[in-house]
Amino acid sequence: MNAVLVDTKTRILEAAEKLFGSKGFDATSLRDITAEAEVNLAAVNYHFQTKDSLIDAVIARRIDPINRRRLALLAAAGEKPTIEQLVEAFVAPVVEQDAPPMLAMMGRAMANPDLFLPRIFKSHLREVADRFGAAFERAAPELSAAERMWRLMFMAGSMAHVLSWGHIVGAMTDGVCDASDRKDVTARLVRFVAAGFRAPESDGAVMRAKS
Amino acid sequence: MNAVLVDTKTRILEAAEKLFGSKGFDATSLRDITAEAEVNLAAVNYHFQTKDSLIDAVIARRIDPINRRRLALLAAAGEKPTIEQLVEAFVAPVVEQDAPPMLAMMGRAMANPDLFLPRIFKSHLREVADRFGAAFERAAPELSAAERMWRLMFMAGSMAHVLSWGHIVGAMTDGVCDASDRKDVTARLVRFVAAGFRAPESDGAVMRAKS
DNA sequence: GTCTATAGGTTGATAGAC
DNA sequence: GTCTATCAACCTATAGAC
Repeated sequence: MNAVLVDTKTRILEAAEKLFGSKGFDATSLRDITAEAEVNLAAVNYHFQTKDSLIDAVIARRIDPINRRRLALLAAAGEKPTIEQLVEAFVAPVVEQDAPPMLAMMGRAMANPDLFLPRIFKSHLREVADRFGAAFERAAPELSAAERMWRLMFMAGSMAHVLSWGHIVGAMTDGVCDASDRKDVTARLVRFVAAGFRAPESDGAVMRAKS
Repeated sequence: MNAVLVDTKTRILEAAEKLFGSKGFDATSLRDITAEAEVNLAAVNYHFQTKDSLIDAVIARRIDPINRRRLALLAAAGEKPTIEQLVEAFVAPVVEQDAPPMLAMMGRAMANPDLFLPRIFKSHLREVADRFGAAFERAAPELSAAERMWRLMFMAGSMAHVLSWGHIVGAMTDGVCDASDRKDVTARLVRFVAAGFRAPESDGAVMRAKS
């Protein structure tokens, strides 16, 4: 007694999100979505015109609040945030989202550069990338720009993999890993990534003094 | 004066690998593949029966040599390998493969658990997972089993993201990151992941003595 | 806003000649 | 082994009644 009360447009968004996450964007047909949402096929085109703009709408609905929360956490961390605070501000708003189907969908989106770069990054992630890029530069000024960029990619990759595999990691590890406690997952991710960021850049070299 | 000399079956495998990497498994039709390979459509079904078993063949062709090399590097690292040696033995055979189209395809495969777990992990990765799992346990015995598993996932995720984004990271970062020097990418990945593995498990706790 | 009906194209797979 | 021709199923998108 819940899904029947929300309007058609939202039902489509929720069904699409769930199926995009579990089957992928290309493998999910509009008919799959309308069947899951118990809605007429033509309603999709009425509300969203095309499948591509439905994909955009499904993603935008989630990523905008996430990015607002990221920037809020970044601001709350003050003038000189630690690397742990920066990683957590970036990761927690995604990993701790209380919408499991959304996690798998975001994982798929991040693994698809041809979708992600033009349709998500350029329109929804510019400000977050700039602000966090600058913050990481202040927090780890001893790193070269290239190394810092690569480490941001590694961070994004660790997070994306958790999103893609979260729903299945429990079964795969016979229960050793449990992704349902999302605060716990965030804490593990933050520990790992922050330590990676603190690694000296050159194998033999000694780290330069930090400010 | 190369592709025309190899046989039809190999031409199909190479075209499929390239397109699976650039467009994804679902978005690539058999007709896309036969056009790229300059081969007749019916040849695909003659040599591979179905699209699904073509996918399996494309993946198996690459992953088996990779896994042999992983196990060889693991053996070459001796009785007490460092964490750096373990990470490199796992990562280098993939990242340093001299077959760019294969990298993007593997990145996509790793981001698709429903394809990867039953059709790749269970049939091609069991031995590698067991051997590396045991080696990491000996190299980082102070970690709980759960934390060690999570960190292996983070490692896999960092690597997968490099595979998916490698072909585009140069353009995205205005040339700051260059994925074409694959030894360099491996070195950065090893530094980052090994440092993450060495992080103490509990934020406040002191690390226990290592053997 | 929601429906039926359907257009117009693409898909994976096969049958059968050569 | 390779080809042409074709099938049945599926797809996205739209037109038009209600």
